[in-house]
Amino acid sequence: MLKEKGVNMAVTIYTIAKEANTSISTVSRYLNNKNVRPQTKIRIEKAIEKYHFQPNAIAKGLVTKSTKNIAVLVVDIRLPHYANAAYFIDRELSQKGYRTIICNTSGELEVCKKYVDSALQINVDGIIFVGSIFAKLNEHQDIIDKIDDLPCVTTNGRLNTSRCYSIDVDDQNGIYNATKYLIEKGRRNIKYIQYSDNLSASNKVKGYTRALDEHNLKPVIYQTNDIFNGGYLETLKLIENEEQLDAIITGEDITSMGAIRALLEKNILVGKECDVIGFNSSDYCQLSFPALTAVDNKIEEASKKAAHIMIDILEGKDNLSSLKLQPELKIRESA
Amino acid sequence: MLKEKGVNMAVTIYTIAKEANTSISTVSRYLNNKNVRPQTKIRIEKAIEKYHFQPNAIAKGLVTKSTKNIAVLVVDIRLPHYANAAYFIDRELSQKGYRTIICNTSGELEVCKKYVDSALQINVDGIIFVGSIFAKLNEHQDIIDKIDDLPCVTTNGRLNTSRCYSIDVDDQNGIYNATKYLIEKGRRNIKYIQYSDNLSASNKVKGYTRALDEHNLKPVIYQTNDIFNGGYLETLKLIENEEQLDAIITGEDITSMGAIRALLEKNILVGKECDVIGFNSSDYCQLSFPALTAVDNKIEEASKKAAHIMIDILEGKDNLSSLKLQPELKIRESA
DNA sequence: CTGTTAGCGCTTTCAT
DNA sequence: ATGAAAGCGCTAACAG
Repeated sequence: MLKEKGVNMAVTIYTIAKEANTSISTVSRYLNNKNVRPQTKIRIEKAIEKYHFQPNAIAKGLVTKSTKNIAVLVVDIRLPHYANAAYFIDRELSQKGYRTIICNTSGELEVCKKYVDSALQINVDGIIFVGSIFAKLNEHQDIIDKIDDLPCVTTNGRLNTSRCYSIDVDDQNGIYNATKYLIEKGRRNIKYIQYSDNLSASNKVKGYTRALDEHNLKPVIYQTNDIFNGGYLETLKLIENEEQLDAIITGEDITSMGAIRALLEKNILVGKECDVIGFNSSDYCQLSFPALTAVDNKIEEASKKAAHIMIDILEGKDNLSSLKLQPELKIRESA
Repeated sequence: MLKEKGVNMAVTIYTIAKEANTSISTVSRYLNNKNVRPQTKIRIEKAIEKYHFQPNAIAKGLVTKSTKNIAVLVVDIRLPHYANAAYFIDRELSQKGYRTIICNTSGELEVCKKYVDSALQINVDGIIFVGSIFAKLNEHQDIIDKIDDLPCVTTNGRLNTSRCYSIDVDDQNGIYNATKYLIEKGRRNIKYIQYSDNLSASNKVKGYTRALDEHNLKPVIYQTNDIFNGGYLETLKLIENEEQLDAIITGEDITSMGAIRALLEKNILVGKECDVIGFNSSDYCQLSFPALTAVDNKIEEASKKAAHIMIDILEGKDNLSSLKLQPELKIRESA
């Protein structure tokens, strides 16, 4: 800040132009790596140095219509899945000079609306929606209209807008293969604990029931809406209610960790008397004992791809297309 | 967007003014809740409705110098501590109409610099630094100069700038009390696993050694830089190296979870033969078996307070002051 | 290669 | 209560 007449004066390209004895356009050109004569370049650099000049991205955004800001909508950054997604997306974006604005929506419609409006008001260049829950925005035409011509990328749930691409992970197949693995191992009483009831959650259930159906086994599904305690509590119920139980599959690692805790508490040997398979294959899998076998749904890869597609859209690349990734069962000790 | 001559035309206050048959100043006044005659108010509202008008916050920011954006610098959003902090800060800020821009710095100086510059360029209203690691920015006068007159709030590490406030949690005392608890329980061979080497980490170590010193016990510290596997690996070493071992304290819940895993693997009864105490008291504590006893360092409270102080600074409140919170030992099953 | 000028969409005097 | 006009800091023709 310059002090002039006792007031803080912002350092702008005018300040630099004056000091470097040139015009603001030349300074602007220098800032945007366009051709500037070496001599003037040096003078400009000195001036910038002297005043600690930072170009004002707001003003730039106003004229270029690009703020280099990308909004990332997640349900809850506290959950490892979203935290990881946000991390990898941010890393890719910031490497390419974009900024990430993370929005915690709690999955609630009103909050989503608020953040979409907010994103629009600050002219984000695009929005990345992480999680199948955002597919329900399709039912709200007012929102869809608003973002119709905005570059959007979704993971696990496409939006009906003109410029939306999606990175999908085949959740159903992931759970299907995990279930088949258990069946082939000889398990016959495989129960499922479902958390939440979004698109992704129900796809997982489908994979589970499909595998059981193929072997004429009966699906048993317990539900919870408590991400941290649900696995534990439902497993306790399961142990109490079900006469037969030799495996538990869940839609999240965390739920599985709770399940393991409940089994151990009841002196049931995990991985021997009862198998447990989680979903995500997060870093926490190796912290549980026994280590959690889990479906790896490729969060890192999916998140990076989501970021890359967004960048490609913004850089005007064509030949873009949505993508479907296949999960992979990571076998550890619990199954 | 309006279509005019085949080009997308932005809907601006001009569009609204024309439609409502008034001037842009009046529209602007309406937008900022200033006095407008009821009749014109209605016409403006209809126009806004008709065109789905969203005021451009970028343009507003250019003139008001306030973007309502707050940058939040963390080390790594994937770690529960930072994820929680970011979550609670964001919730408080967004309730008050601010936006949160989360920046993952990996704790590296160059990345910090980059994000600080970026924050300055987009005219954030303030920066919140989460984690003691940012205290090392004090050694870099160029950075301090840049943000000297920008509202800043830090958690666990003050910056030497004119408008910086800090929310500190007494890490040292937290670990001190945990250690004392173990000593009073009769433990005599209490080891410590330290992760990372920032201010906060060394404060914790101080608390540990202080408590042991008071009882003439010998401190034994193992170090790791691997947040997810460190606890496990160092505990294995501990078991191998130390003839005596009846308790382990760590600076993070995650490290403790790894320690528990290692102990169980070696058939050591956790909570009986060997106690374990973690730090954070995160949701994961109740997922481990036995449930992890841990120092609750009040992340939620600290984060909320950090956000509130930031808001208070921005709203021009005075009588602001930094704050020190006391942690609290949450006893569960592992100690 | 460089300077002049006209906006970007908004707020804010200053008149009326 | 309202309108006209200036200006926030920058980019992008345009002319040289």
